[in-house]
Amino acid sequence: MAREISKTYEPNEIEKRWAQKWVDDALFRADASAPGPVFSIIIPPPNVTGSIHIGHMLEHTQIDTLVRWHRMRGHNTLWLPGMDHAGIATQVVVERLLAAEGLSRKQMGREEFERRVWEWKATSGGTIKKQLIRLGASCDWSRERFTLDPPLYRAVLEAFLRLYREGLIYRGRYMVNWCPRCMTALSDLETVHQERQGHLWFIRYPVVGSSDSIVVATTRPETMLGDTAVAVHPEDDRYKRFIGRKVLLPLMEREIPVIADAMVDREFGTGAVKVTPAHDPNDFELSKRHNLPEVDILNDDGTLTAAAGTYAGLERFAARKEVVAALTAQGLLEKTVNHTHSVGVCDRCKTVVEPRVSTQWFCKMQPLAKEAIQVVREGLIPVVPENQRTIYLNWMENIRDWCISRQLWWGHRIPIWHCADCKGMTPAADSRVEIVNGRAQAAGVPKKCSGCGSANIAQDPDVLDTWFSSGLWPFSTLGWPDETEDLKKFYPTSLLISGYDILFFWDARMIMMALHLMPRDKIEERIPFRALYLHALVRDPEGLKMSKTRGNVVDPLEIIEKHGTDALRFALAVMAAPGTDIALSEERILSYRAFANKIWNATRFLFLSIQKYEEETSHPSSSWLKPFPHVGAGFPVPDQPNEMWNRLWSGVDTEVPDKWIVARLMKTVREANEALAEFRFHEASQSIYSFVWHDLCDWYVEWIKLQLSTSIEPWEKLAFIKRLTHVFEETLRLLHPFMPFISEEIWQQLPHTTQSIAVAPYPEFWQPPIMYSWAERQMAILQNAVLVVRNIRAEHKIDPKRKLAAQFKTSNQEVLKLFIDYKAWIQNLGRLSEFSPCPVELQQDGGVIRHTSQFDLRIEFGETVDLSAELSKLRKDIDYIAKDIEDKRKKLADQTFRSRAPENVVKSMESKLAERMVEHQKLSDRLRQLEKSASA
RNA sequence: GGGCGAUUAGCUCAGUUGGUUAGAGCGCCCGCUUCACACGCGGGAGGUCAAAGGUUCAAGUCCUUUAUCGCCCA
Repeated sequence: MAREISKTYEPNEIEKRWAQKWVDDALFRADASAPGPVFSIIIPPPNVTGSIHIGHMLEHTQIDTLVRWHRMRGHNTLWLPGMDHAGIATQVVVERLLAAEGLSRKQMGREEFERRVWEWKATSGGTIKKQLIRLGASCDWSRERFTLDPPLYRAVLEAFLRLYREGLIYRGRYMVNWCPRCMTALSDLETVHQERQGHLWFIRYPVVGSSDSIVVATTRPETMLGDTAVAVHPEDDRYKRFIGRKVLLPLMEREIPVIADAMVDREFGTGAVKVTPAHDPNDFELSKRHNLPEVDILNDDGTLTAAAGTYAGLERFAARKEVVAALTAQGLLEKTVNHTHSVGVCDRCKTVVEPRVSTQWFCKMQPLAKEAIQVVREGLIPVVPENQRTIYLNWMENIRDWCISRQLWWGHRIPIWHCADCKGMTPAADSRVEIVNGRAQAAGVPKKCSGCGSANIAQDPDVLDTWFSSGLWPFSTLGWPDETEDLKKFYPTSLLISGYDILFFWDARMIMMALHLMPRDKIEERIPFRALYLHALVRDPEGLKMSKTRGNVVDPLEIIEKHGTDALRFALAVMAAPGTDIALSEERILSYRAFANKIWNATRFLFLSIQKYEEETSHPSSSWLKPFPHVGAGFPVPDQPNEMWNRLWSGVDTEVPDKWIVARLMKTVREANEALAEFRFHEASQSIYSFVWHDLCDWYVEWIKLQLSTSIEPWEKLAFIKRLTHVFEETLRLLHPFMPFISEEIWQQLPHTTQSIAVAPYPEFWQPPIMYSWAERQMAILQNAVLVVRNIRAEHKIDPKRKLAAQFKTSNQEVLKLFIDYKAWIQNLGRLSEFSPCPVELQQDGGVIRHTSQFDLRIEFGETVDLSAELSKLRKDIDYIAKDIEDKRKKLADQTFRSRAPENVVKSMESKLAERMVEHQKLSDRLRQLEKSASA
């Protein structure tokens, strides 16, 4: 078997090749008829507005890591991909494109406009799919869905009609947030509040029939044109005498009443407020209580209506200037002060929204919230990290009705027909969908008004909030309202991974919709997902939010081109501690590219060794390098390694480092599996990182190197090569969910049985026999000896090329045996010419001595050492140990500690103290000895 | 105003149920072209865990207060 591996790691070509091959081989297709445990997850559908950003990258990395992990563990795994039509966002993008051509949607008409949006969708949707494939996202592309696909359109109609018939969806004239740029109503969630520096204008309203006046304060002076009252607090002595009288509204010359309402905040401004029922939520409430008229002064586009008198047609902010100027001219502007206040802006385009009374469709939320609270409170849907659970419950308990209609052309059109004669509403007959001009629309079109029978009916022009269809995504994608095989098999989905920023927008609404709409008896079968994991947000290296205006946006595709998907994925995984945002820097990504490079080069060593052996023996590796038994899951009986494993790892020639690496690998396997089960990506990845680099490469490969160079018999070498190959194979499978590409690339060149590493079994923990734990302790002693030698060499700046002799002394028989058995290895790693036991006390002269609790070690210099440096180091160590001994003694002398602390804590402290005292004794003896020779 | 959180090494962050000498990556210092890897090897320095108080035999970890900084909702 020829193994080609280039000298340096170049991820680009490897990754592109495998990404495509995985798709071509349809490796990730789920089978609804397959038996066994199921793991299913839906993608949080990316918007068709653009391309994948770093937030998607994090999300898809985490999903893909879990999906690959479950798939490798033999679960029937489905990751269902798809995209979201993103109503406002997409319409904004396409309108911008049209504007560049000098066109507007109004000019071209609804049908033509929709055609253009579909064109756009085809291009950008294709880009996103390509990018997802490039990321290695192991989705089942045969089940790809789009929110405007006919089956999903039908699900939206079904959901709407059911909620409408149940009275949970209603239409009415209420205060909504209006974006004058997007020219649509928004939900509360789509309106974000920003602190802004503004002004507070104090305006004088003359009291009719007197020389008195009332001064009101406002942040939006132009709204005075729509005032229909002035309100004061009933207990406010400053204004009591005006209640029931009238004031003359300046500029409009309209007489409006002074009313009393306890809602008025006496502390704000002057304590008297203007009342604009059509343009302020509080005033709207007030007007209902006092039967005040509404004067609507705003058009859809933010210009003023005819009701604004001479200001009609002006844009709202221009009108503000004019109004202020006119009031100033008339001497009615009392004063202007700077005022910081919270301004609602459109989440999408950041235009200041206007509160406005408007006829819209709403969804009643409280009845739906009831069970949505229950499933989270009772833990049917565990929320990770847990603090988000509180945030969810807090929001859900204070939920308000949801404005679901949008004055857009891109989306699911509301299936209600309005009668021009009786104003009655007739819903579509049913949720059937027909395809007209390649696009889905309601098929159950009513012929006449259900109220008066008139044929003069027309469909509601509005479309639904995009999140309405997103709320159905976990079941609409699986075929609901039909009881399909997919729905039966894969619903409820196993898990939802989303950003915490869309907890209310999406996650909460899916829970509400699913609980209400899914036709299952048990509540635990109706939930949309069995767990909710909220990932963090990716920020720039300074921890700032990435935004185009700030110019600190990281393009994941650019990083991938430079450093590879694997490096980026690993960086994101390592940094993804639940609940903490990620400050991503290129530096950080580089260090995981270095990790990939390390794996690559360790592999080179393995491949070169195999090749060398083939050349020496003229035996092609295909004849002796066969697939290995899988540790753990692969064993026929869980704790019974099979024959082949026994030959490899339990034979007489199995040495301490061999057993040790198996024990270390198994610990890592356990840590990775346990961490992944609880979404602790950072722990799993760090654990693997540390094993690969600091156990496998730093020590085990070095051990094998020595064995290969000193073994004489080919069969000896063969055993070591096989062992190393086995560890690599197991490690690559362990790594695969985190670094899918490099692991596949290398694994394919090792003996294997499955078509791809992606469908090979994931390593499972298996408790090695007790000798392996002993090997861990023994290895620690050997490593310590090497570390002591290296430390002395470095501290005394000894030329690395220079070989030195060393002696050791120990009273511990196990240590003595180990040092004799592994003499060659310690010499090799410590660059020693000799490492031998010394029967008498180690000689200070001409060398340096170090003490540990298990052995003393001396390195021969043959020349004078820097005594003062040695002395100060010794004193420092002694001080430290003395303090530790004192602490422990005090502790152990404390009777309350002895009686209340668990036995094992007391015991371990006692043995540690004993060890410390030995060390202290040795160091003190040596200090005296050194001081003597220093003064001599 | 209501809610959630953060404060640990120069930087970015880990630290599960309280229990040996609090860890990692990067950065820093010293030495190395050692036959897989300079995207590397070897060694090292660096922390009164924001402050105060409390619970406990024992606190980075639990409780209270304070300070500073975030985020969400209204």
